[in-house]
Amino acid sequence: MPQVNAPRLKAGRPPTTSRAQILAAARGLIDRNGWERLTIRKLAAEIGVGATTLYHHVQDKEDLLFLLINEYGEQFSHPGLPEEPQERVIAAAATIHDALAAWPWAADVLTTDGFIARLGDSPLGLVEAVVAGAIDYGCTPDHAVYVFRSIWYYTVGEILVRSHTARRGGGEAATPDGAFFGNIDAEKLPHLAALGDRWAVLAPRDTYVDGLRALVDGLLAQGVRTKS
Amino acid sequence: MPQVNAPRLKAGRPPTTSRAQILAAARGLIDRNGWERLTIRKLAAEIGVGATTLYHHVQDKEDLLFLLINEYGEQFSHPGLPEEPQERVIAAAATIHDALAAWPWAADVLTTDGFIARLGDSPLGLVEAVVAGAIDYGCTPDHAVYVFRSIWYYTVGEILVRSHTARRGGGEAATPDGAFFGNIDAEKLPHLAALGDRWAVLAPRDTYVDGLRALVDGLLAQGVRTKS
DNA sequence: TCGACTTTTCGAACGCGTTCTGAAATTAAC
DNA sequence: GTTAATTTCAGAACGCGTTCGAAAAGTCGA
Repeated sequence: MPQVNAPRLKAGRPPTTSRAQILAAARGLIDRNGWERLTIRKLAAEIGVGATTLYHHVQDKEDLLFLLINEYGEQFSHPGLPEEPQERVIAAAATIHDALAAWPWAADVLTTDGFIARLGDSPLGLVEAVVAGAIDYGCTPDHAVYVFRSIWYYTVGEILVRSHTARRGGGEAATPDGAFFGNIDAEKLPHLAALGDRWAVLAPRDTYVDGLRALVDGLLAQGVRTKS
Repeated sequence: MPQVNAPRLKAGRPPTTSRAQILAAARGLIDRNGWERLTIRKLAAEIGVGATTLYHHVQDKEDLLFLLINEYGEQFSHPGLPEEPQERVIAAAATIHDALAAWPWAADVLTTDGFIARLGDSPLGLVEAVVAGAIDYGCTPDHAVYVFRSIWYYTVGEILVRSHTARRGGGEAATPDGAFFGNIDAEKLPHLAALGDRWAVLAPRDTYVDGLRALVDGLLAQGVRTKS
């Protein structure tokens, strides 16, 4: 049901496919087979059209995944964020993180050009919360944008690294000879050598919020110092 | 010249191709045509072997790019890092960042599983510097690993986002109607609306080191607080 | 009613990374 | 000297995202 209200005032062959239909079918395929197995060809076959037809309703596969994320982002309502500015920034950022981390296919789209600018109003509400929190704390608007960008870098990096690491089964060593680092020189790298396989134990821990707190602490402190 | 010293004590058809030769040819092709145009097939053609032959010397294309990065990483000598622990952490992280940012193809490999663990001794020296700086500052080894991981997330995120954004020409608007954000609701997003196109001016600024300082400040402060 | 014009659809094809299968070329064993 | 084992090489083929060009199916003005 694309535009039922519009009394069809445009010429051209009437479409048999709509963007909404494509997104719905994509959602279904992802739920059923997992997002790794979602291909343009299979999606088109699911709908019953030629593969190349999809390119009239969607720019490319990256665009398709972005639209899916945006759609999900419009759905969830923002939970009650804390009043205190610093805690509001942290809570909003953590919400963004958790949402993106829950959609594994986000990793392929997160770094696309203009990702933030293309978001819909509802997901932008969390961006607004971060910026507003920084300003309420005493930062200039310019600094607030910088605060958000820094948080965004940290968040994107965490999600991307973790999503690519999670593929492996469990905690087996990275190198076949049992050592986590491959026979490193203990003379030149004493601390890493001393850590040894402890790195492998620490690496999978979820420290996102802890690091986020540290980052926000430092960023907001910079903001009031260099206020002007 | 793979292993000239070894007196060939193994059976099998003698190789006509070596990993070193592949890497050298890849370097040449990248320097000549740019890394975006490097394909397995063209690389094999350049060497004069079948495309599938490369897969006996390299796991896959990602592995090839990683080996290239590692090779470059072995070359550069670490500059004299500051004595003061906190400044040493920042300088080492900034060195990692600048090196990776200088190799555009790094973006495709940065998040591969076990990236850090597979690095050679020379690039690991910078990881060691970060960890050592944190420990010298007063952190536990465990906390030092957490410090590095947080810095790594932030660094990877910055590089990935920027490398995907830099593609576009200059500062033109993200949406065709001139506005950076596409017709946002000024009622629900007052701060973003007030910022308007100023976001587009601020976004391309290089604030990596500033954000890094904020992050390291917060991380190290956490370390001495929760020491034990 | 008949051509322009416009929009959608789709088959063919390209180059890509990668896997499969078997042939080629060597050493080791009998 | 023949045969087996082992390692490397490469052609064929697969599925992928995507582009190109032409055919299909409508509206609109004459």
